[in-house]
Parts: sequence; structure tokens; C-alpha cells
Amino acid sequence: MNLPPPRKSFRETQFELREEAILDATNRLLGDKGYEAMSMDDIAAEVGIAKGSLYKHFESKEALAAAVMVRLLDQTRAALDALSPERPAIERLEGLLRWTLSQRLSGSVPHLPSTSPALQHSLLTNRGYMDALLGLSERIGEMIQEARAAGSLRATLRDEFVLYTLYARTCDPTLEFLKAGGSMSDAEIVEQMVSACFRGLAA
Amino acid sequence: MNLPPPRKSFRETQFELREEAILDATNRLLGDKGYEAMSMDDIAAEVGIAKGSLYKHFESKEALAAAVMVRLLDQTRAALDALSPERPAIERLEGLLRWTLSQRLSGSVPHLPSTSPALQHSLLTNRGYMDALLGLSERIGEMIQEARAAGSLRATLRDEFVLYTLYARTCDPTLEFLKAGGSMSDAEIVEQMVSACFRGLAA
DNA sequence: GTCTATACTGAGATAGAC
DNA sequence: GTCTATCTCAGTATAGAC
Repeated sequence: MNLPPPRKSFRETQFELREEAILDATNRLLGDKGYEAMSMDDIAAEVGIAKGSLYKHFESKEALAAAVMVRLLDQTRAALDALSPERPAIERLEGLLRWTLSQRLSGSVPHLPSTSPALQHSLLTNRGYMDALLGLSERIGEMIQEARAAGSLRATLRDEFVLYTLYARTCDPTLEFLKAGGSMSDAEIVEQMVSACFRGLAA
Repeated sequence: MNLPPPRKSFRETQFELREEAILDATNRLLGDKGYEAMSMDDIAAEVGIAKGSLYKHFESKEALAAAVMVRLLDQTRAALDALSPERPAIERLEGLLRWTLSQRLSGSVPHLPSTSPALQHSLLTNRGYMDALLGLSERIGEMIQEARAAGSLRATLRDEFVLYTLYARTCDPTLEFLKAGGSMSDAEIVEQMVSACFRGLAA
């Protein structure tokens, strides 16, 4: 029943490429300066277009930021599905954390908009964002329950606590401090974070 | 050689009381809405004075926020000194984390200004703040080395990683999500955070 | 659909009377 | 030192020409 995809005109392709470029630029700036410090002028300058043109693609700064977050959540879900399902759930959770931390260290925006209460609030009322977030959370939740059933998670910790903790690690300021310090490589930072998260600080 | 403290006039006392009230109000608003969302109008309204009067006490919004942070760091240092020095260092570190998390859940501002890149930057160039932060970090660093010597810390984790992680837990968004969820008491949240931080998510 | 130019608003900071 | 009123500026969003 699937129709063949309609052939896209040159103009349409150009339009979509530019839209991707806008999302990329916003992602960088958002990860770098945070939501409020990032102005629409900044984005326009980074992309190399006029500020007014941005509003032909996204109706507001909030909508633009939401689109970036949705794209990130979708990519994360894809990365999660790519993890080999034969491995134990606890290892898949570790793999997921490793992937999200690497993304963050490469300059991506954190998965949780913890740096901006204003953005946080607007996202909570955004349909597309909430769908993506709940969809991803459901998948992670299944893995948590699987790990729980296998006895791989500390019994005293609640499922929701585990879920939030995994999300929270992607916006942990420890990442930025260590990266700014410069004495550890990205790979080393990721390994220490994963290790501390799952096995704790104490020996 | 110490002179007796000069007797304070009624006016001076009133002035200092008001200044404390301003710091208290700012602390609440900062913990609640974050730095950028908190306007000087908000603070003035919360204290019950005119906005212009704020500037007779603090020369700018940044200076006011810095004063709040310095007060918090000093209180933390006092709380740390109050921990009984006979207990093992690792337990004192846990006690410190427990104290800072409780403060945060009671509405205080987090120890790290992770919610605002702008504030973060201005604080890094603020003499009083940096002195307080470095002083406190030095004390915590000593406890970390003591715990390290006792073999109580995971060998693969660097000292600086442990230090940053302890600071970072006070601005962990997991706290707010769990508190907003309402299914856990403050005490339970603190215990899960401390447990997960030192002993990890995995069983 | 992209540009330049501009309207509008919120918020930090200041002036001047009392 | 506190108030009211105002200045100033940055930044979101829109208008209108091409």
C-alpha cells in the first residue's frame, strides 16, 4: 500500500538541507551557551542567514529548541534499538549511558533541559517533545525492569529513581568541569562516569 | 590586641537585618526559578521593598547572587567542620552530601550554579566567591585524600572526579523530578541519592 | 523565501524628590 | 536609605520590499 516517495524538487531539497543546518547550529549553541544566552541573532549568524528567515522555518525560539530536543531523543532511541538485545539488560543500560555521554562531550545539547527552567516549562507543554520523551522513557523503563528481574539493580532503589538518574547524568556539570580541566580524555571521562554511576564512588 | 566590637546603632542593625532578608529572599527565588528567570522586581516584591533600594545594598544582580552563594559556601564549611572528626573520612563525606542535599530540598540554591552559564561565568571572576569555593574545596579535598588512604574510594576514580561529583549531586535534576513526583519523602530521596552516589545503581 | 528595518516588551540599572 | 519614575538596551518577533 505504500506509494513511492514523491520526487523532491531542488527547492524542496535545499529547504530541508537548510533546516537541518539550522537544527545543527542550534544544537551546538544550545549545548554551548544554554537556552537563554543563545539569541536568535546568534543562530542566524552561525547558519549564515538573516534572523527573519529563521521564522519561516520555526515559528518561535521555543519551537526551534523543541525540534532540536525531539531530534536528539529520536536519535537516542535509534541508538538504543541498535544495542544488541542478547546482552544482559544492565549492560545495555550501561551502553546507553556511554552513548549519551559521548554525544554530550561532542558538543550536543544535554538530554534534559536542566539549564533552563523556562525551556523546561515550554517543553512540558509541547506535544511532539512529550511524545518523544515518553516513548524513549518507556523503552528504557522496560530495560530497567528486565535488569531488575535479573537482580542486577540495587534492591533499595526505585525504578523511577534509576530512570531519572540515567537522564540526569547527561547534564551533569562534572562533565564540563573535567573537560575544561583538560587532564582527562573524553573516553576516560565517560568511563569514570559510567563506572561511578553503576558501581559508586566507594570501594 | 582585639578591640571590643563597636556598639551598633539601631539604624545599622536595621540595615543588616534587611540585608539578611534580601539574601534569604534571593536564595529562595534562585533555588526556585533559577538565575535568569528571577528578576530584581521579583526580589524586591518578595522582600517588600522598592527595586531601587536593592541597589543601595548590592551594586548589581550578579553581586547579589554572588553574596548568596558565598553565604551558602560558608554555611557548608561550618557544617563540614561540625562533623565529628572521629568517624572515618568516607562517612564524613557521606554526611556532607546528606547535609547539602537536605538543604537543597528545603528550597536552597544548589551549590553549583549549573542552571545558568551567565551566572557561572560571572562567579568565576568574583574574588569573594572564588575564595569561598576554593577554601571549601580544599577541606573536602583533604577528606577525599584521607578516604583514599584508607582504601575507601574506588581506585580507578580520580580525586578531582570525586570532588566534582559531590558538588554536582546538589544540582542533580533527579532531586526536583522526584520531589515533583510526590511519591517519595525528602528523607527517602536523600537516602537513595546518597546510596546511589557511593554504592552505585548496580547490585 | 530571503533580506533589511522596525515595533514591542521585559528587565537591569539610575535619577531625583523626600 | 527609601521611594517613584525613567532611561537604556538586548532580544523576540513581525512588516514589507524584492
